[in-house]
Amino acid sequence: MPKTDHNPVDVENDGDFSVIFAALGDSTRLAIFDRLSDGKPRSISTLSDDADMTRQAVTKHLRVLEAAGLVQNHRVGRESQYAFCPEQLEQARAYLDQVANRWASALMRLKTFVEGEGS
Amino acid sequence: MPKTDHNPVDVENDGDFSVIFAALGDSTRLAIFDRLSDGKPRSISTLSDDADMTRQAVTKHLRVLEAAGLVQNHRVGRESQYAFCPEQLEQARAYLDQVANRWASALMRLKTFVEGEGS
DNA sequence: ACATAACGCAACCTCCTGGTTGCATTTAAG
DNA sequence: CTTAAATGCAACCAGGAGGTTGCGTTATGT
Repeated sequence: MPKTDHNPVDVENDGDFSVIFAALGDSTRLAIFDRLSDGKPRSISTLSDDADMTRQAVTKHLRVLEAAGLVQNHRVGRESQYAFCPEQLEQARAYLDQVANRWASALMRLKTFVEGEGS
Repeated sequence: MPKTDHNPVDVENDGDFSVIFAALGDSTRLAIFDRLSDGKPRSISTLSDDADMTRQAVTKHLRVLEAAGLVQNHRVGRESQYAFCPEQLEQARAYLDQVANRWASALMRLKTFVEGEGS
């Protein structure tokens, strides 16, 4: 019986950071992700209570977050609990740091160049 | 003039980080942003040369990046130069740091709680 | 002056996304 | 056992995103 679930480990995010950002690039999903960052896993129904949309819509958003590796799901009893997953967040942070550092270095080079010209 | 609707300098991103992430959530746009992080402004045509799409498509992507405040545009002669703009990047980094810190704190609390229970 | 490079605008197209509804299934509760 | 809760699945829909083409306009260069 290979069809238990759709594979939970389909996180093939090798350097494709746009997938992570795209997952966070929706206010509903960002709110969910933000909410889960307190570490407490929550069921779909719980997450749907405050959202002004259908449970199915929330489910779809959770699937997107899960596919991006930002969130983990595990079924307990009749409810499926979604929990914060920090790995991809770290990836995104590291990438943004890298870009910021590249920009800072460029600024430094430009600054020293201008100073050299002005002497 | 209350019409700041699609103003070019529409960086009214007050806490709405999803706009920034959405702008970065496309591989083409992320590539452009990444490329501009070396500080050198580039014209639309220059940016379109390597992209396997039309200049108009690149233009649209640049407008999205500009609307998110990730990039700045200023016309020089007949070409419009797009340049890296670090402010919103810093906002995004700060937000991800905040989420990561919230998660870290939650882990800490959980750890001390479990240790307290185990004694 | 004239050709051309760089760009803007607008119309158009396709496909994916965000969202809904209806119904079936599994699990907990009384 | 029967009922209600929590979820899954599939079909469906409107709108927006990504992309193209055509044409007009403004600078540049020779």
